[in-house]
Amino acid sequence: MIVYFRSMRIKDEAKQSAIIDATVKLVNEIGFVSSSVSKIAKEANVSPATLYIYYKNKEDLLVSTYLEIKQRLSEEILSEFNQNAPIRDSLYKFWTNAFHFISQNNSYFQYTEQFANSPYSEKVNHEDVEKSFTPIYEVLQKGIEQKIIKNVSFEILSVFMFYPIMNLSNARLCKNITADSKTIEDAFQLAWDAIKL
Amino acid sequence: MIVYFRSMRIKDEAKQSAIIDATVKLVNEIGFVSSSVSKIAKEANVSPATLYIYYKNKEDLLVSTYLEIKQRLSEEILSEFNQNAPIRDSLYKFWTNAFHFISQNNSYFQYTEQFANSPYSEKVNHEDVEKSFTPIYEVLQKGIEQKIIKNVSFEILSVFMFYPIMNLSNARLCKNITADSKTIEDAFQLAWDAIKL
Amino acid sequence: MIVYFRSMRIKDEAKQSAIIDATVKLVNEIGFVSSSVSKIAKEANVSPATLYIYYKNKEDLLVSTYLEIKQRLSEEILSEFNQNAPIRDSLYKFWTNAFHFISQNNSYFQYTEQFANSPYSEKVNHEDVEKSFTPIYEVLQKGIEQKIIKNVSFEILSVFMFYPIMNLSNARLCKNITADSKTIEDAFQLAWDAIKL
Amino acid sequence: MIVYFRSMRIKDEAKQSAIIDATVKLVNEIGFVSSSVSKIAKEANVSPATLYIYYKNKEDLLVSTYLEIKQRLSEEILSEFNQNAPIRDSLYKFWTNAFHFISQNNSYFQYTEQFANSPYSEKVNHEDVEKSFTPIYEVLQKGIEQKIIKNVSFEILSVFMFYPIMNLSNARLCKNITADSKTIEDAFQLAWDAIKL
DNA sequence: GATGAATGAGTGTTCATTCAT
DNA sequence: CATGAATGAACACTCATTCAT
Repeated sequence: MIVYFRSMRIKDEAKQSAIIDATVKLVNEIGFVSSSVSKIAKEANVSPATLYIYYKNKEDLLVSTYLEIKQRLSEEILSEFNQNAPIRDSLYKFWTNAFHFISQNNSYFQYTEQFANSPYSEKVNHEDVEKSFTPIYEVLQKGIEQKIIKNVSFEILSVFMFYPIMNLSNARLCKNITADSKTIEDAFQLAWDAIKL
Repeated sequence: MIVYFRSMRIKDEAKQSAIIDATVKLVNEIGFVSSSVSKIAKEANVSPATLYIYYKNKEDLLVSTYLEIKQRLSEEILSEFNQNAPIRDSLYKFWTNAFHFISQNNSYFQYTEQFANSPYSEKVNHEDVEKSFTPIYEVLQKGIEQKIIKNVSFEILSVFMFYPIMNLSNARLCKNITADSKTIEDAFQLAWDAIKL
Repeated sequence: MIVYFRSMRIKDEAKQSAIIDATVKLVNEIGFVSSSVSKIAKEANVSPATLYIYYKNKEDLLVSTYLEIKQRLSEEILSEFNQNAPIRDSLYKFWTNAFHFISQNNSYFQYTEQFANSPYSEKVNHEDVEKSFTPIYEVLQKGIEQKIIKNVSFEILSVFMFYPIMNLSNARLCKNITADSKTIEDAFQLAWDAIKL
Repeated sequence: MIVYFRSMRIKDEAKQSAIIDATVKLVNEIGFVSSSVSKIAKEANVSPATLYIYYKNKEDLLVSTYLEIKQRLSEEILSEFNQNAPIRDSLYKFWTNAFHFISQNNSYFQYTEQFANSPYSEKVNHEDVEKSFTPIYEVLQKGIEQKIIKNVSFEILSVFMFYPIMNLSNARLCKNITADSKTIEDAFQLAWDAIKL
């Protein structure tokens, strides 16, 4: 009797991760428009053909990369989240988490910004993505119920709570701002004043 | 002998304007990545070669288009601006002007968003662009001096004053929001609460 | 007033013809499977991109080439056709015309054979192609009416009248046959015996 | 220790046969040009690498498949062949056998037609292939000797005897013909008239 | 024997740009 | 000024084949 013990080559996770890193790096350096499959492959030190083993096509690569980053972002933002902390403290934690992730992973973040403004964005099920961020919405909801936060739509709240931080921590858009603790404090105070009752 | 009638200048301008409109339309429909020179030329009903009479190259076309839109945006935002109105009223006027321009020219606005997040953005002298918006900064400055507005950097103030509005009125990013007067009022209230002392 | 006297470059018929010749030559030498667009372009001394000025895509090129050859074949077969000649003489004329065209343009003919056996064949409106050969069908019809030719379907008649000649004159399929007058005579006698009453 | 049961040989043959079937099916459906090794492997439910265990390379696969089909065709044509039957009856038997094989195995037959018109054809030792059909040539030879069949070259005879049947029973080439017994009879009569003295 | 991973070289096609008119 | 023709280089993607297991 012949038994085959995983007798074939196995997909290399390091390779897949190298491809994603290369994608992000290139998009950050030369932009979405110029980031071709062959350039990405070269940056990742693989053959263009190899890329198609891991991803169905370019769109799949770009969308998967986007989802991967969004996933990491949500994990970072929600890390050390304490359900019982006061609402302002929870939001402040989200805020600083976001700020640090974006500052330290600016290329990742800029990738998502370029992606969100491209037509590829329509290929993403945004509801699924939003689900990763539900704890944030729950905090906001609790704040509304406790009459601490203004009773307006989530879109409006989150646009004031998180889009400013994205802007401020995006190196491409905000060149004169340094991520010092004073800036973070100041900016969060504005965000809080915006949404609090 | 060739005689140039005045009408010919008009015809030329019409052509140039057709090229810009085609650029915006295409970028809005198929995205920055897929918008090639020949497609733009076809959309504008001119030869690809003609395009190179009006613009040095593709980059020049894209940058010029960006600047043109930014110019129109600043004109719209600043229209009916009354230097002597109370600060809150001035900012509210800017706010609603911006909201209406973006809502009604979404394709133009989305062009600028794609552009700003692309490396082409680095070819623009952003200081020059900002100059068109100086009246806004002057109002903010006056507000700071009159202790009406928080004394934080302009970047922080404007990121709360205008970035939210851009998001809320951008159809691609904000699909569940309708541009009704209630939404505008609500959102402006948040913006104002954010920056006011 | 400005008048433009055909002020643009004009499509080069020599170039188009070079492309068709290159297509036929390559298909004949290395086969349908291996005849890539870039090889055809190189053979025709043009850029691959140029090919797409004259043809929508590869399929269009291959189909057009097929139709072009079929057109020439029909013209050759029908040349010097005398409506009033006896039926056998007319068919003999068609026969020898076909034999000579195929013998002298073997690469052209082999192209059509490869094409007809490929899936590209389904892109052709074969009824239109057949129309070029209607005089042949009319002769056969007249022969049937005059009780000279067997009253069977045209498909059967033409398959005996013309497919054998194609085979005999196709160098790839028939290597031991020489196109001497004896062979032509012999073969035509068989064809005639097949269809005559 | 590896022990080879007899059943394993059978399994292998099944695999080899699956590969050939997949090759024929694909070539028939999408054509020679588009039939890649990996598509064939997928269709046969094996790895592309497996294919290279059974065949040296793609050419070997295609040629072997051709020879296999030719072998089956010759067996079918010669089945129930009675050496002592009258010459016309023998040929009629060949004829109907061929007709039925081609009709019922159209994909197999069309494979050979595409193959014969491709440059791969040159890799085949056609004399060897012809040997499978020697009984046919012997019958024709006997007919010539008995002054029943015209004394012309075998090429000419067989081109009238078999090429028409191939065309009539090839679905791709002959769409308006149905394989009814009347058609077979009619067509055979023409073939016979062609070659008989 | 059998596999899926891996790849350099190729595919058909479009690109931004320039040319001749 | 304006054009369609023309192109080398690049595009996204697939190829036939080999590799390590």
